[in-house]
Amino acid sequence: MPETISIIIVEDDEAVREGLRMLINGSEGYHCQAACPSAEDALRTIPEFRPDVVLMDINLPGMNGIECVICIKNAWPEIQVMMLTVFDNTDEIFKSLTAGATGYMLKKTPPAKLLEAISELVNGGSPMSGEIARKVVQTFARPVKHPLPESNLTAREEEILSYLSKGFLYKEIAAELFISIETVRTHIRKIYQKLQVRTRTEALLRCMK
Amino acid sequence: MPETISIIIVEDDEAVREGLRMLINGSEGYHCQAACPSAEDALRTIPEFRPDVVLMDINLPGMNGIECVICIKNAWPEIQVMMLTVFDNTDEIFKSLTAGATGYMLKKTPPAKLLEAISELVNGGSPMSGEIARKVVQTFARPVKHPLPESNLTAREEEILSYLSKGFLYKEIAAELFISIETVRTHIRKIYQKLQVRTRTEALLRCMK
DNA sequence: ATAAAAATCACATCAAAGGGTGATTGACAA
DNA sequence: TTGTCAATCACCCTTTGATGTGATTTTTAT
Repeated sequence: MPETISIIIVEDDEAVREGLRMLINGSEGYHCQAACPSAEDALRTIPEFRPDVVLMDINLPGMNGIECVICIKNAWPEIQVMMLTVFDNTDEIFKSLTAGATGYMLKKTPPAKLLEAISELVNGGSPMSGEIARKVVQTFARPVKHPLPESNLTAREEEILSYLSKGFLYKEIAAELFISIETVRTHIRKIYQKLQVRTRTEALLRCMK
Repeated sequence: MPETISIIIVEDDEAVREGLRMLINGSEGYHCQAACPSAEDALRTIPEFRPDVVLMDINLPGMNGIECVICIKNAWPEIQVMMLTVFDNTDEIFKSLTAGATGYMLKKTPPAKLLEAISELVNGGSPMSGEIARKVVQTFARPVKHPLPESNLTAREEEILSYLSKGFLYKEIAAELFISIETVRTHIRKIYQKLQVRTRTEALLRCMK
């Protein structure tokens, strides 16, 4: 968390690019290190500056913004990339997130909100324009739910089993659930008893039947 | 989009519940129709008021908040539910979103931000606290290491992996293949390297696509 | 033929998993 | 009221798993 956030802009439209640069450099705590008109240019420029944040347009001449994000996150996973684009095209949203972008704002966002979003990004958040966030969230929504399959495990045990089967370490489960590792072990012992298994892998295979 | 947003609170802690009610009723454009201490109470109260928004705690006596969301969205899909809870437990987040919640804020959120989130919710957004949004977004991120799809395991490594994924202990694999346990270790070390994993369970999950 | 890759084994070390026993608390039901 | 059960935590201890750093032998490909 630097006191001044260093930023690189990737945007082919000169007016937008310079507008953003002026906004950023005119704001306390934000510094635009470079403003690139193409993805290729950005990939040459980034190693020189190592910015905290990259603002990325999608429609670019040559390599597009999403491919550029893949390159950036491959080489410098610590850099936070925020997509900044005109449309809320569903496909582009998910391709961007898959590529490793952690923010997605529309260009119509007011300047103050944009700066706030950048700040949120470096503070571990994932700023998204409202309609974007809604689309992302709705990919999880299931129209109806089927009642849980018959099992003698308690709700807590089921919960812990689900972490177990995702490969979490005991201490990771403990941290996630805010309980002691001893409690995790106790639960797992009971789960193993009930499932008649002796190891994590057997339990996993059992619940995949 | 009503000019005044009508809201029902579901929260068992009286202090928090009344605090929220006062915040909402003290703010222009927001109206708290009811504040329920339990999910059951909420399900009785909602048909009477038909609120725009429900603020839902998760840890409730009796039916929990997530189950309550399922009931609500089943009966009144147009109602927007925002989870309001203390912890950013990953499992609860995704269960809530799957259940149909479209917002997820932590209780530590400052009052002004909370009102803004409610407003965003009825305007088609999905407000989430920063760390929540990041977790949601990161479920899409693929570790962009392409050299994974084709794992060049040798025949022997494949063989050992198959025992591994059936839950065999190292010494059982060794006995089965008439080799030393040290050799088993060595193979597994190479398998893990190639699959880019660190544990048996991760390897198993990786094999299962 | 010889260099590279695969398969084998050893030792050391640390982290993680699993088993046993026991104890406390709160919820709920007989 | 009492007893059961779920959930929590604390010790003890042993086994298993994972990693590092070697080495030797066999196969395989150039």
